[in-house]
Amino acid sequence: MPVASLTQTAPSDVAAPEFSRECVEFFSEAAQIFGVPPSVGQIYGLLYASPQPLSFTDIVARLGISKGSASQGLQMLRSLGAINAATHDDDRREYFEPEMSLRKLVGGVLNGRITPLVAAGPERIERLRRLADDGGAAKDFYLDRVEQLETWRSRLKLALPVLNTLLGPKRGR
Amino acid sequence: MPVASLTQTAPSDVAAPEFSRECVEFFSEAAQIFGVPPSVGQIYGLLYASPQPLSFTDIVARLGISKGSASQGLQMLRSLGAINAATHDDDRREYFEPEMSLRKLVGGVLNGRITPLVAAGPERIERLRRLADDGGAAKDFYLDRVEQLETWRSRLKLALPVLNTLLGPKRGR
DNA sequence: CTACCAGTTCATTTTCTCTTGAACTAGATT
DNA sequence: AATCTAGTTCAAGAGAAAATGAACTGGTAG
Repeated sequence: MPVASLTQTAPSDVAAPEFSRECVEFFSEAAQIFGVPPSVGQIYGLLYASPQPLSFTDIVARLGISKGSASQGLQMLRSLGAINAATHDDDRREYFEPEMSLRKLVGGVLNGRITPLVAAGPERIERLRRLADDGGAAKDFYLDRVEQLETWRSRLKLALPVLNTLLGPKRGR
Repeated sequence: MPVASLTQTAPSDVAAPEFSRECVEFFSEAAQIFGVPPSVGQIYGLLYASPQPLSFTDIVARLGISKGSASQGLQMLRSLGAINAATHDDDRREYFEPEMSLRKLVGGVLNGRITPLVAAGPERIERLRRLADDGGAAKDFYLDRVEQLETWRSRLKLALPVLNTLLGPKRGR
């Protein structure tokens, strides 16, 4: 009979819907900046603004998005390490909370974007080097350019872990 | 009379077209990863692979893209600080070279993306804090979340300049 | 003055990404 | 067995971003 399973908010809690909408909006935009679909940002924003963990169903109901979007959005958030799921025993649905570590959040996105670039590099750069090698008159020029790519790659590779600790709690001085 | 103004390549230079196509392809993909349109990456890639600076007309001809794309693409590259233009006197067209400093390249993109987020934050966070303040029962929770946003913001703000020097030549140890 | 060349602007079209909704799986509940 | 609830999958639709192409500006050469 518990028809409305949407988490009950205390009656005095007048600001909650406003606060929530504001967060949803904010993270929706922030997500886009990081190249993540807005609906994914919305979900994170909703979780961020919620004192209680929310279930799949809650999310669909509160954001008014389709089950499909919610499902895919949650998958992406999982794969980015941006949410934590816990399953209340005696209840079969999962409840989600936002990951609060900036390092994990940004790290998740960077891993999904920069890492492939840095990782896929070597074979590609090798290929370029081979092409440069029979570059005729401008051979030196081409080899320089390939060198430059190598340099960039290694600098990015170096920068990532530093960024990582830099975004971590406290220790970065 | 000079009908074919496309920069002449030495006859022995057999690998050049291959090398060029490879670079165009590579930077096209890299651009997408950074949220920049592929055509813009292509232009940069073409310049990157060219021993001589290229003109607007060269770019259109070699990439086979429309004048519109080329014009807009060059504007974006300019605004990102990703190219340098020089105007050979006695010739009214501009010739473009790729910017080779990783710091400037990445910096340009980051400034266009992260900076707005960090900059637009304060007003927004203030608004959220006000909402949190009349948050009823969960007021403490909401204020915590707002605090967290502040913390994130300041850490990002701190990280940007560090990243900047980190991508610069040598000095980053 | 006319024609041309280099480049810009912007409305239209194309392309791609995101979202939706319907069909489906699987574990409870009656 | 039949129905419900929770969630997934994926083809198709809607929307946003990018590319095109035609009309335009302004400078130069004949």
